[in-house]
Amino acid sequence: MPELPEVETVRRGLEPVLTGRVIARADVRRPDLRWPFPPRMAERLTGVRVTALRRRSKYILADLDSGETLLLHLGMSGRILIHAADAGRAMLGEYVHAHPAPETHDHVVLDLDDGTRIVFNDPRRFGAMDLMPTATAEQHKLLAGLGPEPLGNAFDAPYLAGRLAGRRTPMKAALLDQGIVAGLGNIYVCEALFRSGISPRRLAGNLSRARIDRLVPVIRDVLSDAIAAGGSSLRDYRQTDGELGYFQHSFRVYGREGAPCITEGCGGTVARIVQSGRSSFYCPHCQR
DNA sequence: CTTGGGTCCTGTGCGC
DNA sequence: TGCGCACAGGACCCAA
Repeated sequence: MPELPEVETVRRGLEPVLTGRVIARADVRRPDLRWPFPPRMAERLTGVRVTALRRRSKYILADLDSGETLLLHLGMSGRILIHAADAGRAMLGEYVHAHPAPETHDHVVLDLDDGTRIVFNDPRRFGAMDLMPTATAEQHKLLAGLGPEPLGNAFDAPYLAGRLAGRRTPMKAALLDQGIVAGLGNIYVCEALFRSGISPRRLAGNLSRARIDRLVPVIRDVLSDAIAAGGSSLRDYRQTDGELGYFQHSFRVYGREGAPCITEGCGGTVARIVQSGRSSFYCPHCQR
């Protein structure tokens, strides 16, 4: 799935297109994704103006002038594509926008008042959409238990040390736990642990304070680097404009099983192990 | 409380 | 060419 950097890239792509626009038409083409859509979702989206686009963890939040906020999660395979209005036809004054017909996994299609079309496509349907009052958005069931944003001020070494203390779970699982820190996924946990020389198997409660001090800025750096690169393009993830992100070329361990460790003078080989059902890539020689 | 495992769903790439 | 299996960026829910 898109992890935090990919979701932030999508948010940045949507922001200039959606902010200030009115949703002229909402085509909700199935009753659910991972969960049922909220009642009357199409009606509640129609005729409302988008006032802001925010991100919390891997969720995109679109504030609406109806007093509600649209919550959007891309799951593992969710994509959002933006189709610009057909300029040629608009010039003729017809305001007929020749968008291509929806494809197989186009589940929700939003047509904006300027003719732009926003398409939510998600083959695996692990994604989600919901509507809630803007005033209580943070109390939404999916958001209430989230830990701090890794790029925010609340995520620091004392906080992380407190959350890891006494934990018998491997570091891999601890950093994937959205209640400890929100937004990391399989790729960026692997990359952050490699950059900080920590084994994904290291028990969270056994990590020294000095190493926690080092880990926190490394997490920030990995995510910042990835956002700057427009996220990672794997399989079907693309930016909203169809462009590919290119951070996947900067992976140091993810997907490199059997390849030599890139650490100067290490000489180790990248290994893949399975932890809580997910692949962990790491160098057993320089990650301890 | 924490922790591990199963589950949802479709698509792709590999070995045979 | 076809078939079955492993694997894929997430996260909820439940049992122990």
